[in-house]
Amino acid sequence: MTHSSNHPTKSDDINFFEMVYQVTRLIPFGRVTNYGAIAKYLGSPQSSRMVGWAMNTCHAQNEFVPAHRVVNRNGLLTGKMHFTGPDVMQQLLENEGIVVENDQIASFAKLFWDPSKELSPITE
DNA sequence: ATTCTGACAGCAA
DNA sequence: TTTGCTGCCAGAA
Repeated sequence: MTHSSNHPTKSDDINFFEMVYQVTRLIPFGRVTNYGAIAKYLGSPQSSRMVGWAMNTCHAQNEFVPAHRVVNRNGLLTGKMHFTGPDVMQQLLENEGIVVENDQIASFAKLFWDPSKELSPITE
């Protein structure tokens, strides 16, 4: 158990991705968070890239995952190219009253929603 | 099996 | 301020 996993079961992986989806679904309407914040909340502060991977396949989920509410640490819409269209992510955000300028969320600090502060310490 | 590439983030120059 | 390197680790080639 010293290595990343002696028996890397798929359930473990699915569990991590699943937890990412669950946290993402808890982001309030009109609010946003970033990849690192989700990773940190899940106990893997240096696995922000994995959160991105999870978002990459979130479309396969039965339950809707508001991936548009997840941006990078600077409030930049770094994942916009992975939506059905180049401006879909921005549209979805604007539909929630969020202002986007040059692929960046306006008043990001104010709209930022930190799961580590808003949620109880890992209740999955 | 091995290498490469990310929807990231932190830090050193 | 900007660029580059590194850690992270799951998939694709």
